[in-house]
Amino acid sequence: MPELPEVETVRRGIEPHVLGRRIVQVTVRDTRLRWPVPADLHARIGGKEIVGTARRGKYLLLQLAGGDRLIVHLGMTGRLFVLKPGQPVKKHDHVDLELSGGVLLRFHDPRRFGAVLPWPASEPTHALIAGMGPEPFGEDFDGDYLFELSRRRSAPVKNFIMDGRVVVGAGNIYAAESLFRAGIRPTRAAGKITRPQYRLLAEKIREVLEEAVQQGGTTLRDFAGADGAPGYFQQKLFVYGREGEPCLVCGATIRKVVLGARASCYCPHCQK
DNA sequence: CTGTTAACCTGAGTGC
DNA sequence: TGCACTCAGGTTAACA
Repeated sequence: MPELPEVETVRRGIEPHVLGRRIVQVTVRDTRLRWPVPADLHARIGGKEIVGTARRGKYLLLQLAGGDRLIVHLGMTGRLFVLKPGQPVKKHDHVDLELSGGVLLRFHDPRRFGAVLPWPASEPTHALIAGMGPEPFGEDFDGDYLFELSRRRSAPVKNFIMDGRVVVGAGNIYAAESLFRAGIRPTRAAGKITRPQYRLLAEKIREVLEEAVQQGGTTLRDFAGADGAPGYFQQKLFVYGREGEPCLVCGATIRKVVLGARASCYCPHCQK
């Protein structure tokens, strides 16, 4: 489900409800997520206060008093709900964090590609976070960085920018949309893209992600913020999911190719 | 090292 | 109504 803008929307949605609250009770109903949820999760984070929230790529971090953190990844279908305690448990409600002040933070994930993992204060880094590429909004991400890193790479540029070791946060939707805005075909070899093109692409990646955050993300099937409100960025999609439809800019028919086992739509006229 | 593929899982949609 | 099949916003392990 969620790429960077959706995760950021969730983070902003839950923050006011969790900040300063203590974790009173942790309930794990199903440990079988992307990685097993530790059965002793309550013993490890119970009683601690949530002092902050953060995001690294598509990982959501709950920062706890004493320096511990809880890593939450939404995978493809994960959601976080802010509820009142005692809400009926539905199918796929895998983890509950009952907080002080009458707040229930509930993790729900039908496909179970998501993750809920403690990150102890004693560990300076975490295997899932280490090795990640720069944040697209950070100073160490720009077109020159993409250009240098991509030399001699034959893989399609779309795969290149979706690689979390290159830059975090661009998934299938926003990779396709930023390539459209930059006028670059997703199939082009990453190593053949020029420096000026990468400068434009880096700009468009930031632009697309920023607009999507402002719109509250993209709601295609089941994404919603913690308050249940949908995102509105889908109204600004130029190519994603529009195979066979006319390009909104030139009218040419949008095409689809499969790259890295992911559907990739582009305009054959606007993107070269 | 780079690149490609299969795999993890459930549910929604489509076509017969 | 049911069945078989395809596809879906992510990530990584295994392999060439």
